Amino acid sequence: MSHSYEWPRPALTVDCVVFGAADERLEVLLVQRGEAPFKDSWALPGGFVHQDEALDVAARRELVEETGVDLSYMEQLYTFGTPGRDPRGRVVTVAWLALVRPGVHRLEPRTDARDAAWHPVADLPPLAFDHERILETARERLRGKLRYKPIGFELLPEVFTLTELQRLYEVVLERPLDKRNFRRKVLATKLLIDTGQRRTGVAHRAPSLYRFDRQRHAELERDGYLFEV
Amino acid sequence: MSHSYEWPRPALTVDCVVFGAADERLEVLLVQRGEAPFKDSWALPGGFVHQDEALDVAARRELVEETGVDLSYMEQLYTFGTPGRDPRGRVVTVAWLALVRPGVHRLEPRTDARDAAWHPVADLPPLAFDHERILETARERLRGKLRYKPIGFELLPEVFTLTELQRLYEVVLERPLDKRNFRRKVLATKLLIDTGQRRTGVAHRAPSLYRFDRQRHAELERDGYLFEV
DNA sequence: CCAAAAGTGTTTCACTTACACCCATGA
DNA sequence: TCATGGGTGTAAGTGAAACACTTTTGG
Repeated sequence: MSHSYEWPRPALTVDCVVFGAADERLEVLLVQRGEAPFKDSWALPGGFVHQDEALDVAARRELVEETGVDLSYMEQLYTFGTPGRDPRGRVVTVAWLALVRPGVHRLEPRTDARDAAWHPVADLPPLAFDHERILETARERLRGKLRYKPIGFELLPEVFTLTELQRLYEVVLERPLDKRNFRRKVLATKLLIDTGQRRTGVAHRAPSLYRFDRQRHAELERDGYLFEV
Repeated sequence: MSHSYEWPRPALTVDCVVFGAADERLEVLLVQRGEAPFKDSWALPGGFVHQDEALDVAARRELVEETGVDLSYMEQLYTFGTPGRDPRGRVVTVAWLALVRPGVHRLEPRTDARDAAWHPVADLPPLAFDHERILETARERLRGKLRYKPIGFELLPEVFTLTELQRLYEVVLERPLDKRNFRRKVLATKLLIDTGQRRTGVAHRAPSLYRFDRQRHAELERDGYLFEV
């Protein structure tokens, strides 16, 4: 093994697929590249891993540097390393899937990314490198995970209505859900706390506001439960 | 981004968690290290990624070099990159989960691995590096995946009995399953072909031999079906 | 004829699905 | 008073789980 240290090494990067929900659509955070290759193209935020930096730390750092967003959830997605995926040479990237709550997005492009912006996933520009493939992998993971882990809440504000939650699920799963069945099932998990508050100022009956019960979720998680919507 | 090319790069390796089933136990393939660090310790087979080598190719190559096994299934598991996980310096490893059929194991240690051997996962020696953590991640993935994807077949010979399949599920899931319910459910998937043959020479009624229908599986896969046991 | 595993159906219960109307509020 | 979404229950069907005995074969 040790002789291998002298070989040329692949470069290592991280890339983040950051999803947000707004206007009843699923959006993804992209940066416009300021340098070649793919200058002016949109790309996933990301960059090189520092020498003694954990991979998740690198992902968070690049994200803050390029966009300034504050994440509510992050998990490792997949590592992409097909030779030729970067025209500059051999670059292996560890991709991450992240979620942010609405409103928190203060977009502040800072370093080499000229611009950062939210794009609806249903209507995207061409992306740099193999980022379209990475994004597609992330969409599949999100769809799958949403069905058996309660991560949908990480895309909503701290308090939300049941209808907002249902809309989110419909957007991600790309199919309509029955209102009564959805409410029954999601309330049956006992993962929602009724805040007792209602959202006023709407031109219809004021809906109840709920909060996700992180503590109960942590307890259930220990025993290995299933969520299922 | 481009300035990053001058920075010191983390080294990149692959490691394989190879599961096999034998004697109604789940086993994992380990190699005994011939060099420091962790000389004489058991470790997952793996090694450095070559400059223009795809990650899965690297994983397969290391596996053949160190053990000579022939895989029936392989998927990317997770990428581990915590600083300090390798005492020699910064090493990031892309871990793979692989399955092999019984009997195919011609173990032939060839390069720097002094010895390769199967170990029951229920009774393992201490492992080098963070390989215990990697192995635990692989066990969880295998358990989860077995329940909704038909990968159990990749741990059995080409033809097998329903009881053998059930025992395998019981070993991996670590719980007993009801015989009648199991048979009904697994046959309902239409993923098994009755070969018409029976296993003779056993001291009880000769059991039917089945074969996994890869073609039908591929068809169902396209529509996105679920397996569930 | 004995031991050992193969093979086979039915009932019960829980959960999922489909479905339609009245209520509260602001404009 | 109208438009808009909030909120609620029941019946039918499907799928999961529990459960025991007969059959075949080799020794």
